[in-house]
Amino acid sequence: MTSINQTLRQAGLKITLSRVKVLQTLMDAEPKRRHLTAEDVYKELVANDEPIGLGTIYRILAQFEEANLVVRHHFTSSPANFELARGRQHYHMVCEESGEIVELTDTALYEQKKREVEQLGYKLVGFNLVLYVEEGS
Amino acid sequence: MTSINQTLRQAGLKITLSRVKVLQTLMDAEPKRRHLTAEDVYKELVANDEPIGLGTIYRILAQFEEANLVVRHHFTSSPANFELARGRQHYHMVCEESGEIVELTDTALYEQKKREVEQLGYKLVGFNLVLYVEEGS
DNA sequence: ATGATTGCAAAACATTTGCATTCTA
DNA sequence: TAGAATGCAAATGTTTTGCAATCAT
Repeated sequence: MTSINQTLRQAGLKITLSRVKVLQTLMDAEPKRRHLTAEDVYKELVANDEPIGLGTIYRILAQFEEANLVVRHHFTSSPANFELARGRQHYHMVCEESGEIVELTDTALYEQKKREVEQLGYKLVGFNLVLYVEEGS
Repeated sequence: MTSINQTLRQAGLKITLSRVKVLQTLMDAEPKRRHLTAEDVYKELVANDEPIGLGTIYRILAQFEEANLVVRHHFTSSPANFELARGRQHYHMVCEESGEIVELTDTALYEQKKREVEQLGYKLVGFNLVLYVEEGS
């Protein structure tokens, strides 16, 4: 509870019931389900008798993204998946058959690309690597 | 002309006026504009007095994707960008300010990830790395 | 009290699809 | 000429938005 309020405050967001609910839902889904759609969050809340508007969820997730609380992914065209930003740099392997999403890490890679981009005169603000796979090598 | 027909035939697609037009448009856009949306292709053709249905373009691009003639990207939620598959493995740097898309290569990285994925028992069928940047390091 | 936030429904898009018509081989 | 491909418009699915009502400080 406190942690959630702190997180919101630090993000510069006013503490409202809806924002708490959405953040709570994302946190509760960890660590099993890390990449929820807006609809997932909506269904979860409605199932828990916590009515909320889907539009509100989209607005809140956009604010969370802006505040770097969550990362938005476009693994497929849509819907987008949102995951809590946990600092640790990682990337994803998406199985095109099962839809399974596996997280992998390669910190060296991130640092390397960060440097490369800087040498080109830019600042790296987002790193997105997705390996699309099928079962059976 | 011949090259286009050959390409289509090799892809196992019947040669139709619409498919030729779409492929031609993608080729003509090279090398300056490599990542066209379905709408881009549509506008280009209409501007050239080559009427075509937008739905048809979506259908054709999906077929091209299936045949590995083009790659579909989801740099942002939508619309999707399509680029001619030119064999060479590459990835993209997208400037969030200007929208500019720069292509970069790192064959070693691709090969490395391919191996890693195979060690996990999967087959790599798609590789997508996007570095989102801002101007000024 | 005041300005931010929410719910709801409508709008805005991107994309897909059904079906009658038109092409290609 | 048979089966595939197309145009068009309607349907779908996701996300955004306007506005009146509600909430947080």
